[in-house]
Amino acid sequence: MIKFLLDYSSGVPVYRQIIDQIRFGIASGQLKLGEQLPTVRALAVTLKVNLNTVSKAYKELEIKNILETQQGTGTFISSTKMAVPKKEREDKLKEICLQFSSVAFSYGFSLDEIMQELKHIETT
Amino acid sequence: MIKFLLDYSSGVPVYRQIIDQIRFGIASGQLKLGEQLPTVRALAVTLKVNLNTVSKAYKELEIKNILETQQGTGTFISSTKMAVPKKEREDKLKEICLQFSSVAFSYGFSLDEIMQELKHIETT
DNA sequence: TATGTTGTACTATAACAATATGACAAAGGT
DNA sequence: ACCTTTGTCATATTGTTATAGTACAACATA
Repeated sequence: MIKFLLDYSSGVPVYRQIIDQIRFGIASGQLKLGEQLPTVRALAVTLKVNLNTVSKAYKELEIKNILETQQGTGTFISSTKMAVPKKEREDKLKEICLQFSSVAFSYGFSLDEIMQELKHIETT
Repeated sequence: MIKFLLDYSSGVPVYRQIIDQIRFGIASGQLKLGEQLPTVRALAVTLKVNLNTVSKAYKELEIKNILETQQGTGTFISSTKMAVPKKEREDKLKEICLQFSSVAFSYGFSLDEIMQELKHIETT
């Protein structure tokens, strides 16, 4: 199962963050074909958001045929293709790294300091 | 002068994108102390957004003492550093690295991928 | 069959983002 | 002085995001 995480300081709408994390989770192999996602109610509680917000995210992914829903049963990964084009994944990586380095540099940290610190991060 | 570019598909509010790009411009050295930014009206035309949107971005940066505005003259970079107490420097580094890695992991990127990408960041 | 779980649908409300307009204030140049 | 340029402010309007609450439909299981 994937670990969801919301970044309220990013300005990106919650339902879009959920969508992206599912899509990228599929792209990275953390989410596999047929795997069940948390129920809309469960994820809403976990993320402390409204049920409708999660529902909106799931529904948009269902329209794109990435998820398949069955009332009374749950929501599942129905396709692992086309979730995220290779280029988009690369671009995303660049984007968040650039954004992060921007913040780090503005605080006066060097690339070496950053790398050193990141090495000590536990992957969990 | 910095080159602004909006990404409407990102979900990030326009005024925030402007803020981020100025901050990154400063952090990367593309924007220097005392340099004048485009006027609110000029940038609004360039980006095809409303004047108020640019104004909002500039004003927020002025509140943080990163920009300085003079009516009738323009807006300028007034600071290229973030005031951070030295005591909290290490803590800050850990904090932003942890936050960043969490976000990166939630998108399914590995530590290796992150490190690899960061190596390519240009400090200029 | 009855109950609980799951996704769906709808209304109403609030906050935010962005636009369109218009007017005003401060500084500079002529 | 006058005009232009600059940033600022205020109002109204539109669309999006998110919440709260309620009800309903489909499915699984005891």
